[in-house]
Amino acid sequence: MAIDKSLLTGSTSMLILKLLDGTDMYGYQMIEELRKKSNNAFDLKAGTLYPLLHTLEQKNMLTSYEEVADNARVRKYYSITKHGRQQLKEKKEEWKVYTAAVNDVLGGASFATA
Amino acid sequence: MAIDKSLLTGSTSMLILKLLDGTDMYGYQMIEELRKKSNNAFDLKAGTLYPLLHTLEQKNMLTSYEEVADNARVRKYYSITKHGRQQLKEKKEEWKVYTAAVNDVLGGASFATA
DNA sequence: TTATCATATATAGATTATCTACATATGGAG
DNA sequence: CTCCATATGTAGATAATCTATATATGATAA
Repeated sequence: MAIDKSLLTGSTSMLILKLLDGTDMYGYQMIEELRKKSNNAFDLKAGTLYPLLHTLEQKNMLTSYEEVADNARVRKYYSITKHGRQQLKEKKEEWKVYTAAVNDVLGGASFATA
Repeated sequence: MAIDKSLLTGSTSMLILKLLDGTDMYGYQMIEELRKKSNNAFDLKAGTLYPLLHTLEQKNMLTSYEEVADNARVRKYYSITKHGRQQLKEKKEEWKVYTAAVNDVLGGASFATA
C-alpha cells in the first residue's frame, strides 16, 4: 500500500530488534517477516537493512554467525544481545510516548498496549 | 522528557497542519502550542519550523499574512488552504496505517481514534 | 539607562536515516 | 542455459531534522 516513507524514520531499528527478540534471523528473512507482520505496510529495502544490521552489531546490540542452510546456501544469522534487549525496551517506551503525543495533538486518544 | 528525535521525522508537517486546522497561528505560537498539547514531549526548534512553513506555503498548503499585535510587534500568521486540509486528511490516514503496522510488529494492538 | 530575557523570524551548515542503484554470487525452474 | 528468487553488500543521493548564528523589538530588572 506504500505508506509515506518519511514516517518510518527512526523506528526501523526498533522493529529489527523486536523481530530478533523472538528468534535469531538472517537479513533477507527479516525483510519478509516485517512485510508479513505489518500486512504489507512495510517493505524494507536491502540497501537500508544490511548497513543498519552492521551498525547495530557495532553498537553491541546484535551478534552474528554464519550457518549453512539445507540448500547449502550460507546465511548470516543475527542474535539480539542483552544490551539490545535493553535498547528495545527503551525504544518501545519512547514509541509509546511519541505516538501518545502525536495523538494528543491530533485530538484522538492513544491506547497502544505494546 | 526529551524523546528520541529521530522518531519525529515526517510527522511535523502533519502536526503543523493540524494546529492550523483549528485557527490561524504564527510560528512562535505553534512551537508553544505544540509543546503544550503534547505535554512537553515536543519541543520543535525555530530552525526546523520556519523553513518548513516556507516549504508548506510554496506547496500551497498554507498562505501567510502579517498582522500587528497589541504591542506593536509584527507577526506573520499562517492560514491552512483547502489543499492543505486535504493533505492533512491524507497524512492522518497514513499515520494510522503506519502506527497500526508498527504496533502489529511490536505485538500490541492499535486503537488510535484520531 | 542599560543589560538581559522572552518574543519573533530567518538562514547556513551538519547530521542522520532513509532511498535508489549497483555489484556479486548461488539455487531452482523453465 | 537462462532467468528469477534468494542472499548480502557498498556508494551516492535525498530528505528531514538539528545546532549555530543572525537580526530585531518589547518588557523587566539592576
